[in-house]
Amino acid sequence: MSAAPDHHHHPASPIWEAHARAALAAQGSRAGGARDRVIAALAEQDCCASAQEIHAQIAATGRATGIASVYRTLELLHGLALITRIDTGDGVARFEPTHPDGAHHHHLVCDSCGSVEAFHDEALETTIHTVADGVDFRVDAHDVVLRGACRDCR
Amino acid sequence: MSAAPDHHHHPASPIWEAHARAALAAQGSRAGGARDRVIAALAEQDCCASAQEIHAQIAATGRATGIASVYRTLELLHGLALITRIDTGDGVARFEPTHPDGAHHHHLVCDSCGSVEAFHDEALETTIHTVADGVDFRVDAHDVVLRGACRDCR
DNA sequence: TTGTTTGCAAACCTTTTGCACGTTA
DNA sequence: TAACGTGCAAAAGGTTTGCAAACAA
Repeated sequence: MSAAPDHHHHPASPIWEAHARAALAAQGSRAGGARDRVIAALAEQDCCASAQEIHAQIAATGRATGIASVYRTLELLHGLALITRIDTGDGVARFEPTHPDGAHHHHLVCDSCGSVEAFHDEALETTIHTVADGVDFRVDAHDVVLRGACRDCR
Repeated sequence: MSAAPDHHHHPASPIWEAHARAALAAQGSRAGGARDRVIAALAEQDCCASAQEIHAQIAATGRATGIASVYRTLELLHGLALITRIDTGDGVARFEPTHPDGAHHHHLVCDSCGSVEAFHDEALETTIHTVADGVDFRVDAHDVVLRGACRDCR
């Protein structure tokens, strides 16, 4: 059993998008244009994206959106656990949709070119849960980042 | 076999300090005051510390040091793999001495109060190495961060 | 109408860089 | 002396916040 590149990762995720909108509505949020666009951009994301990347991605569709609204929406979604925050080590926060079914992956970060790839490994999940149970701490989430050199930079 | 809080973590580390100075000398660096103070501060660290924290720690000893020198020293040490960079998710980089014998630990981060604790688990190390071997990527390092609520905030 | 959302601009913080001065070998 | 190290101040990002205008319910 070995780690596989997560090539069946969440391509576009209409499921998540509907889930996120429902959660926001249930929580009493109003439907605003900027927020909608951020959610749509996140749903299109394969892997993690930074606030600036999401901002640019929205701008590319022609509908200008204030960067502050992007940050505020990310904060809101993160507070509701609808997105997961990833730190790849370059000092910028990245986010990706949190799968409603609990599926998630971890990240390989290339120290040379900065590229980020996803991978998933069941044995790793199992071990982490065992570790989490043995610690005097309530563990809600976990992140694993493997650093090194990618195929191209190696 | 379960994860244990890393209470036999590197208290103060004269071993690392000597190792670091030797590595710098071998590499042709000169002994400057600011650099010395940063190394001494790191050696006193139990767990990870940010550049600002190290700067403050040095300032508390009465010997003022430019923040730029702190950053430059950290960059130098990190480039020589004498310190390890940790991202705990609050957007600031933290560093801790890299143990010459390869021993290392991972981190529990409290989302409420921001406190960071270290833990070590052999099974986790083993699993991560297995994962690293099964991936099309040259893995040089890994980070695991468990998030949740600490004893006090739980 | 009433409270929420948005965009802009300014503020903040961490980190990096240019440059002149001090220091080490 | 020549190369390197240091400190200051300015610059560069990324992220947050204050506020008034726009908007949804």
